[in-house]
Amino acid sequence: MPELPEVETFVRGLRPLVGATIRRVEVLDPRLELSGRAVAGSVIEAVERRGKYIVFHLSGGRILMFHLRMSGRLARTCPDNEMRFVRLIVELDRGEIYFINPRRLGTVCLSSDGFPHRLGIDPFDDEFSPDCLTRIVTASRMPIKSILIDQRRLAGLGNIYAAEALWHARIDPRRPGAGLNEDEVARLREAIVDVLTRAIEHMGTTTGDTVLDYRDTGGRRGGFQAYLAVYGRQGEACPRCSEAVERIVQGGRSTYLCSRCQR
DNA sequence: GGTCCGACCTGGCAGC
DNA sequence: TGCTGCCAGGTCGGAC
Repeated sequence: MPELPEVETFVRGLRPLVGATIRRVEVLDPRLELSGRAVAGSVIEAVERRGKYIVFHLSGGRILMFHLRMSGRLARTCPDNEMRFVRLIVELDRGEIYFINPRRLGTVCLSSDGFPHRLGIDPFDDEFSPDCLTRIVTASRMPIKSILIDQRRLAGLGNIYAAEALWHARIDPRRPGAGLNEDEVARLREAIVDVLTRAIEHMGTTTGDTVLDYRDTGGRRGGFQAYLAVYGRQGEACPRCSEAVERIVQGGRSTYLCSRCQR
């Protein structure tokens, strides 16, 4: 499930392609709203991450944006058993980029008018201070976990890292954001940055071993799953207090927590 | 305006 | 072995 660390890992794997020319784009899924001819001949001038978007800056001032959603990924090579999930191939003057999108939830779009989505602050932005997070979380009575994964408020967090950050900050994901005090918000900010930083260092989280699970642009698994405290560990002992990790459902999504040490 | 919830999508997997 | 139904979750749009 690509969240900020996985998307950042993709971007780092794609940066060597800066300067490459797009020779041809083969759109294999008609549901993707992209004309291959519109980008052929463009030069990749930069690759960056915006929240969970992978953004290619092309010559002519245009940007090509991918959102991987749940199971999408960009790869420099594609194994034979995954070719049936390739929805788009970008042929460059040095190599290819495969858009592997098994559930067809991932999207791609081209813009001539800059980045078109309204995103909240990035946790690695210099302005992401304790005060900044306080303004975000105390403005809503929604459960704090729902606030953290709302991309209009905070860009980049998803189900895995929101659960992990809340565990590290010892905060119950069901509490209303507006009910958090100054110390708790400061702890939460520190936990968010720390969890994301470590996950990037480990090239993201790969929870399973199927075509749906995350791999980087070279097909390698992430390594942060070994450091998850609660996500996907229902029934296992909390690493801090040994209480069994619980799974609850919030907004139709699984949330994992330790009810004893998250208050 | 804020909040909640269903739909989208489809491979994997458990249960029968 | 094959079928059925549930689960996964980021985003969007509609309802309240």
